[in-house]
Amino acid sequence: MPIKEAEKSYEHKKIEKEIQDSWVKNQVYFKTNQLREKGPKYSFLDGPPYCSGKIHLGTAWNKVIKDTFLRFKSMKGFSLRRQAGWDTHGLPIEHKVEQLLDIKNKQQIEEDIGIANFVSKCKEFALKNKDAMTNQFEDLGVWMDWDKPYVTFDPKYMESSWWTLKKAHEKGLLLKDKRVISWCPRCETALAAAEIDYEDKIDPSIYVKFPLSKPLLDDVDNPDGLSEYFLVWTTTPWTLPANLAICMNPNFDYSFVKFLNNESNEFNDSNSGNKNENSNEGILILASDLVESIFGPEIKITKIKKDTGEIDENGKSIKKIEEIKEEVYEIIKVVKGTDLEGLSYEYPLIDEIPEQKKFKNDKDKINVHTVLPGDHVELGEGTGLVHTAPGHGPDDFEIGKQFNLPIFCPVDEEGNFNSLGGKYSGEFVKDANPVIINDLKEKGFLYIEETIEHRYGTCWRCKTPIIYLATEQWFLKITEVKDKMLSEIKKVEWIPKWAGEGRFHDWVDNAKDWTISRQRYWGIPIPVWVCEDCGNIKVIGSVKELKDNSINKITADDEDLVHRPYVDEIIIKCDCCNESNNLDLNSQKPNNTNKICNGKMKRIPDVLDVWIDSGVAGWASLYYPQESKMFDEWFPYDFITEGHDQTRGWFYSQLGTGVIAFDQVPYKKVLMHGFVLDEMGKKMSKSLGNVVQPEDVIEGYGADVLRFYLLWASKPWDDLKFVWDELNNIKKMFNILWNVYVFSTTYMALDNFNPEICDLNDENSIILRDEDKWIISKANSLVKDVEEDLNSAFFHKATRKINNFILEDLSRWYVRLIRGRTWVEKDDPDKLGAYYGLYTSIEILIKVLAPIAPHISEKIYENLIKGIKSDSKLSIHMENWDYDENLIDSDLENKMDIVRDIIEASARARDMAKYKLRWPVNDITVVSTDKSVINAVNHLKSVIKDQSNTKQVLTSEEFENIKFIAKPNLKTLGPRLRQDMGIVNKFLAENDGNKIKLELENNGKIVIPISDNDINDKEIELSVGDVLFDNELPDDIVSSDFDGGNVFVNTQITQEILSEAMARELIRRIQDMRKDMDLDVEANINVTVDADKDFKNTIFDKIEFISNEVRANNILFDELHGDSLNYKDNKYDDKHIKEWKIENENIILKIEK
RNA sequence: AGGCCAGUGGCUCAGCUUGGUUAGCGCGCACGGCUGAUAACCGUGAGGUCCUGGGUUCGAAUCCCAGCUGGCCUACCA
Repeated sequence: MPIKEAEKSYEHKKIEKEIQDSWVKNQVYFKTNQLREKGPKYSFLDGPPYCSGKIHLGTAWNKVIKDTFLRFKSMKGFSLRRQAGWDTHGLPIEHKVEQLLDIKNKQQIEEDIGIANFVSKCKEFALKNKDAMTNQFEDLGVWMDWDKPYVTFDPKYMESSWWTLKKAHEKGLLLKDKRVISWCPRCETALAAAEIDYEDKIDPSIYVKFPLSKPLLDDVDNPDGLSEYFLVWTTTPWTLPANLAICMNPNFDYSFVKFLNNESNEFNDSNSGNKNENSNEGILILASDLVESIFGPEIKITKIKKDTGEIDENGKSIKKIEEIKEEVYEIIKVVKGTDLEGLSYEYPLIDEIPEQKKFKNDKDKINVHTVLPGDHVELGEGTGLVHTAPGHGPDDFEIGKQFNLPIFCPVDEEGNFNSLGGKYSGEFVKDANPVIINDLKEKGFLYIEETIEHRYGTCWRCKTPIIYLATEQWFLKITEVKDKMLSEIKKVEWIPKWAGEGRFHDWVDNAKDWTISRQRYWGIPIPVWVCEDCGNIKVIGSVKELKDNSINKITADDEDLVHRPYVDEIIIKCDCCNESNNLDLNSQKPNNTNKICNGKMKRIPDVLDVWIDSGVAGWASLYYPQESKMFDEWFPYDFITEGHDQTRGWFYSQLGTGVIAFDQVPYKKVLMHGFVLDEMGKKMSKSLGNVVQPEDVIEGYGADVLRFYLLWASKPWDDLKFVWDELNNIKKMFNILWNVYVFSTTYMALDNFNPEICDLNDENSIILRDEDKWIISKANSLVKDVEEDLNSAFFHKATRKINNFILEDLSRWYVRLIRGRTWVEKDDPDKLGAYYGLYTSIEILIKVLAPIAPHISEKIYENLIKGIKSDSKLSIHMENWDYDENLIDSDLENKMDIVRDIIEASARARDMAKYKLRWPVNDITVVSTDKSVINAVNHLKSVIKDQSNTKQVLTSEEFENIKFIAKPNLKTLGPRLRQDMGIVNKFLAENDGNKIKLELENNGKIVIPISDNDINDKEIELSVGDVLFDNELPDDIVSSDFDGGNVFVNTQITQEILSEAMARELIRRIQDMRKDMDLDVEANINVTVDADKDFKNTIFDKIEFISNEVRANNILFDELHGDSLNYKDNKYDDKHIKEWKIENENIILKIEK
């Protein structure tokens, strides 16, 4: 099939649809993979997007990076694994389904809807979303295994995560423990650190007075016997019912503060709040460094305007300002933190919380209601005395364990006080805040009440503020494998480097044990069965193992069986004593007998944190260990890439589970990419309403433009500001590429061009000019450079280079250089050379572009290459990525750069002289002392001649025709010569500047004799710096400089030049009319010219040239003047006959087909 | 509070790894040109304290330190 003439305009929608359809129809993706099957393996793992239902620009960017990189690797000959993945479990979908079914809490799920029903709805929802998102990714032209992705609810996938947990158990890294964890009271489940979002919230901020049980001050310090209080700050009053201690930092100083004057004792203005009336009675103890920030300066200065009794000239009384200094409070005593250790206090809510009385009287719990040391106490906020409730804070919990405090947590899973909550039983914790505050106030223990705006953790899905609760949860002991994790990070190649060395390292370094249990439904059930009798536990590692161990008859199919509620029903017989490796270190009832207990084992009801789901993707997607062939081939992965939010997410979860399961990190190279922000640099979010949908961009600009833009707009690891306007630039670039393609096919189709009929060794067949060799060299250089960039994931550099090649090298330069050659009719070897250069460079270009813009490159390939070249492939994406080092001629590339500069300089010079480019000039002279410039000019002289429209190109080290005019440098001479300046002025003006310059250059000075009759003869000596030179060119010479020299253009008009100029003026107008008449490029015409005799004579010997250029059969000169109007009215419209003005000449042209 | 990243004409961004031309591209703006790639294209021009302040150096947009602003992440915000 020959090359067809391309459609005139670039219609992205039509093209992309057509190409995507043809990929499907011809199974191009499958065949491309098949083609590379034997190649070296390059393994990639897709970070599974969550099945939220819609992709956003960030997910689009993520997949575009992956797709581009993988298409490139495929063209490089690698055999790839590019399975798509889907994260399907977890709370976000449960929430959506809850909304759909109008469910408010867990009770409704379990009792009204039923777990089975709920779970199946979740699955249905996930599937629906997955399909919708798949379509969106396909619209972007992303090539992945969409028809066989890994899906986290697939039983074969899930059992890999079971196996991983079993592995953790075997290594002693799985444990159940009572700890304080983040809890969402709405979802009624534990949350991992990665599931907490931080938002600004307003909360109460109260200072509470805890009275000392025994006074510390003696009569001297405290003669009035005022009560002493520890001043404690909290923003969570609801945790006060669980208060069991106060923590201080042993390294701090603590002050005893006594207020001197009740009236003036006001809170620091910036902190002013609602002060309790009783608040100042007594002595407050707090960290010394915080006294001033809370109470303000010790001495208060009040300025008062006082009447002096005198009256000023306006009759107004004169006032003066008086300062009243008042001592507000007094620091009676300062002690070390350690001095406070062990002091006991009276718990303020002792009457409200009966349980607290029991703790107080418990002889084993001697530390209850005392001051304890804690390094976590800081001076940033608060009072340096920290309210400690071991049931409600991770730090408090640690202190509680260390000092044997009860882990008291009177709050249930819904966030309500339970029966142990005494007076507050049944109350939701946040609602109890004002009640508790009021109780404190009434009892005189509230010092101050105000509010504070601070960042507070919320549930990542429902945004409910989290609370800390002490609950029994399952953990992976990350703290035990942390060192290994840290050393594994170092083995990974991170792009950028700081992603691994800084950010990720720090996150892992601070990691705590991983809470993996969730009290929910739609997730991977934790495969732990516990014996009801002996407490022994068993971790099931596969479906088969489950079936083998089950004493139930199993009717559910695997998909249902592995999910709740079906798996909950499976009962396993306890065989604790047969398998010693199943001994549970955490078991409440250690099993030390030898008999088999035969008890019933039931599954714990929890499901897994979804981060485990995706964390195990590396082997679960390969169905390891149930299958091992793929695993052996592909694991670990050569490359993954995700956004920087995945530092705490997927990068971490894979590392953790990888180290637990295999003692290694499952990936070798990571590109951490940025986020897509809006035009203002703000994160896109639904609440801000600034979200841009990828489909809208595709609609307006096309997938290729979007892809190119995303890779071009910023460095991959920086955040990307999405600016609509910038898409236009990319669109323009694609348009220009398309125009070049259209231009090429117009002529190639006309001439039935085929590059394979050209014999490059036969000059009768084809002649490659320097510019042809140049563009081919440039194209090969492009491949080489872009390859380097893509290998390093420098997509922004790759796209810039491609952009530059298309616009600068190909469109603005090469096409311009060859344009004249394409207009030749016969089978000219020189024309074929231009075709060849154009064809080859486009062929190379679209291959480079293919991974980034797979549609347009395929479209061009289909017409230009496929079926034309004998070694062409079914698709451009099956082509090999390569370049020919032998065709790269960097010397030629450099020369062309110089020549291009020169041509642009000459165009500039003509422009300044208003001398049209269309008019030829006799000569231009390139002046330079740089040999490489002269070489370049000599080498590419024909290019300059052609583009500068000149008869000759001369070179010189100096321009002979230049006339220099010498001027005095007033700056240096003025002060020196004073009245003698006139003499110098005169001398320089009267003498030949060129001679002066020469003399200065040769001798370094000139001497001006002064003949003065009165005084002795003297001389004035001028050195190089004293004389400045202006250039003066002859009238018809114009010049402009370029990097490396000057260009002088001779604009003298000779008869020959005029003749040619006029011919070209005529040609331009005839062409204009051809176009206006919408004539075919090939159509021949008859031209009649009406002009006066002079004009006719001027162009007479150019008739043949003109005819050639405009495809005229003949050109007649005729008198049309008299009846031109008749022509217009009768036979011809104004397209066929037109009056023109060329210079001062009126000319009428008639064109006939 | 800590960590990381960024700050370059009106706007989006390169350049920084490896210090060395007159700091560059594109958009926009102004002026001009071209007219068989043409709902395009080309040229010229104006426009910059390279966030601020120190330091290293012969020389800093680039390296170091401190600060400011913005973004993200993290935290035991009691």
